[in-house]
Amino acid sequence: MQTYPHKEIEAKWKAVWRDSRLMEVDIRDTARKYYCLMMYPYPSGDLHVGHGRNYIIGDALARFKLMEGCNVLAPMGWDAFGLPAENAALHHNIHPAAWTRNNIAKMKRQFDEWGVVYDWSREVTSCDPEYYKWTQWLFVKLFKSGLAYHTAASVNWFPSCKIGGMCERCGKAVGERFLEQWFFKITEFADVLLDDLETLQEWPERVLVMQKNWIDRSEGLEIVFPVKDSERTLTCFTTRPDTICGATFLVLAPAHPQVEALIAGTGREAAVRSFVEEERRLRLTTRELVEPEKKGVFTGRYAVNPVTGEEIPIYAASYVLMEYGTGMIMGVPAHDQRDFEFANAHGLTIREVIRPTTGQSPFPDAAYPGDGIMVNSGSFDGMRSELAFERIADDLERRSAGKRKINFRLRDWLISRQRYWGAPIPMIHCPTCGAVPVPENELPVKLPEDVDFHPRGDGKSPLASCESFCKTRCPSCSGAAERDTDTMDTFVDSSWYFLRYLSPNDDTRPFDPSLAARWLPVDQYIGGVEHAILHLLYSRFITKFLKKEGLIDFSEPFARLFTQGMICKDGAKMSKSKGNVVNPGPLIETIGADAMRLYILFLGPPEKDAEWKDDSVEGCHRFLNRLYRLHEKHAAILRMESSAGSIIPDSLSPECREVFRKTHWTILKVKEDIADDFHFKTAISAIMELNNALNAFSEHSAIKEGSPEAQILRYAFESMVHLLAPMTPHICEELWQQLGHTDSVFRHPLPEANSEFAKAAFATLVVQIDSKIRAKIEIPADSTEEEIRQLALAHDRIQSLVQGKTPRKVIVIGNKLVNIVM
RNA sequence: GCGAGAGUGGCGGAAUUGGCAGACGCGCUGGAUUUAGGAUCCAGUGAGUAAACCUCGUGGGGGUUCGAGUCCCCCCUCUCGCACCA
Repeated sequence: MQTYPHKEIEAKWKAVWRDSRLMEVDIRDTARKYYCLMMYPYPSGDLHVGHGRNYIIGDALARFKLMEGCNVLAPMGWDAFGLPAENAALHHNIHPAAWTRNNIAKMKRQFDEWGVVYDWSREVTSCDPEYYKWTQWLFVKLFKSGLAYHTAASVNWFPSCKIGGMCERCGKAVGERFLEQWFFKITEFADVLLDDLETLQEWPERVLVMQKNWIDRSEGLEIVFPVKDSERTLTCFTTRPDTICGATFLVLAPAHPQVEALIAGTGREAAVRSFVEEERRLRLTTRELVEPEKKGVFTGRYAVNPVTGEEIPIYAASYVLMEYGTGMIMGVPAHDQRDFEFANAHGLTIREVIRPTTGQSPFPDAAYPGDGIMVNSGSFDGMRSELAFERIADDLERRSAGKRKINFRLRDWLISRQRYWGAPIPMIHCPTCGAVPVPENELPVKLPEDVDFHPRGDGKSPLASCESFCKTRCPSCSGAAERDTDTMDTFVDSSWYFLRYLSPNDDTRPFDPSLAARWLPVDQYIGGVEHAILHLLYSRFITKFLKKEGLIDFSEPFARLFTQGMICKDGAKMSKSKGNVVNPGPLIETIGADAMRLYILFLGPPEKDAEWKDDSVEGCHRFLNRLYRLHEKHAAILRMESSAGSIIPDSLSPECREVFRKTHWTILKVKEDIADDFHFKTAISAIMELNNALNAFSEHSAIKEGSPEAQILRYAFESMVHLLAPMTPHICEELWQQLGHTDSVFRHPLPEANSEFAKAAFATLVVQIDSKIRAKIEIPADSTEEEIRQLALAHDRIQSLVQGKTPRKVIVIGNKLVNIVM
């Protein structure tokens, strides 16, 4: 079959773009700046078409913005630290650095094959010491601001793989260890991280919701319960102090440190301990599945309800989490479904204290969690529960038995990893001075190359085996000291990389504040929804921290966020393990990168998941062939005619006029579809329509050199090539050149359209009787409402249907529709 | 369970503020050209009917309206996220 020579064309233009540095930005020039950022990828080495979607959308957008006359910053880099490199080292006996380097080279080649261009002069690689020097600098900054601290924390232990932390392979932990680990105090910013979500108008709603739920603020009270026959007190967090008179028991998390002291001398020790031990084991092996039944055990102790004075039993139960609030709760079975189930399972008192003001309470069949009127609550009876909340809170605070408190679900960010392939935590542990940061001028703390990566068997990082790394001097007292052997979570690397692109080679500071002030926030951030929570939250946190330090002047890093859907095949997410990946290499070989790009953009709305169909790819290839052939057929004429300027619309024949109109309409449509929400599919559809129209036009009209037909054809074809260029850059750049241009199509401002010219001279008027279509009439587009009414009523078929009766109503909608109501 | 999004031909998907449902592409059917076609071009393609200018038709049921894929209420299904957060 005759297909256009995609191989030669694509190779030719890749080279031209490389040599002309198409995407290299003049960073000093911030007039009409557009920072177009793709989430930098983990260099896994091999990208399938599912990954490609992300980069192709970004590339098409960057090229489009370039043609809009923007100064586009489109950089790319590598999230190059992380587990797979280390696993590769273990299994294939290759150094993580070499493995990563190879993969980066492979992926750069793939980007090039796809025609995806970046400003490679700004490439950043997170495993590069020149980069992680500043990740470490960030750590030290946080430490000095009191926002990095270390404490003993539990690490899941995977005996089968002999590692601590996270294990991708076996997935099951069967032990836990306590290690000193570093945390960032992200909770200090919980309020502002939550509140500022409101300012992110251009983020997808679902991402905002996910972040909101993740931070999850709740206002309530910490209430102190004295323990009977003891000096001890227990503190519970509740958002419903108004229900306290219905609090008929307390529950501690099984792992709560106070459990042991409580059970001493009760005779319940053995029973409680075995329950606690059993729960601990379950938690490590089964991944926190919610159990339907509410298991728990009585501790043998009672507490005193500070409002009712009642003695209430204290339990330990698995449905209470150690990690949230104070690790214990007051059980109010009538108004909390979980407490309700627990009380029923253990025969505990259930007392209703709130009744809804309207409707039926589900109580006593289920808990009633809403607001209402207080009952069985002594002096609070008859009060609205919202008011009782305040009264009871005031009362308990006055008696020092309670304190108003705001709790967040968000926890501090544990950044220590007992792994080799990451940025070393730049801290030194000195027996006399404690934890001391590595002085700034000694950064980076380089990752030693010659290390045995095999798990040590004690949960510590392989770096702990490297004596030359561990042994050092204390920067403060010069005594013998040891380096921290853990490395940082890779989310730390990626929490600030968007700043580094501005001055990637600056060895005096992490970023240039004056450039940051001008280029940030990022205008458009594009990436997978899988990073909707952590990466975006951490980046927002670090941005807020840097602002607090006075290093930047904006508080949100990403003004506009776009999360693309994934590509599925055979109904499942494309992945190597499922064996349903489409390899772009052979596809590009047979149909070319442009056809592949076109298809990926033609799949559907980019924010939604899409199904890959091999058959449909061919359709896009066919379209490009038709486009190319149309040019071939009229190459000489297309090249000779000058474009737009001299066309006088009013003098055109109806056929020419229609092509002229359609061209203007297409220009408007494509610009709008891409700019608004990246709806490339509908933009491409419009271009296909124009191409179909041009085929018909050039078929039916004699196109003579110098004729208005030739002029119109040239104008329409050139516009079409121009509009299509961001999607299929190689072929369009080629056709652009063949049209006689000497500059790159991407350096050429998009054609302007006139919305007046885009309007048709005639419109099809739909005439309905009682909302049923009964006729269609061609009318002049500028007919007045009265003219339209008359034309509709005068139509033969309408007249015969109306039969001389007077319509009750005649509704005229522009020049589109008339509805005659009988 | 809670939260978010979606449900339109054989398929992917279009459809401004409520105003011709099915753009564009795939697939399919017929024709042209061809030694041949898995190439190309032309025509057709939601369903019903011999056929139509007829009737029905956007997950189901109600409602508002001259008019509903679109707005309101109820229900069903699917996808995603969170999942004992006190």
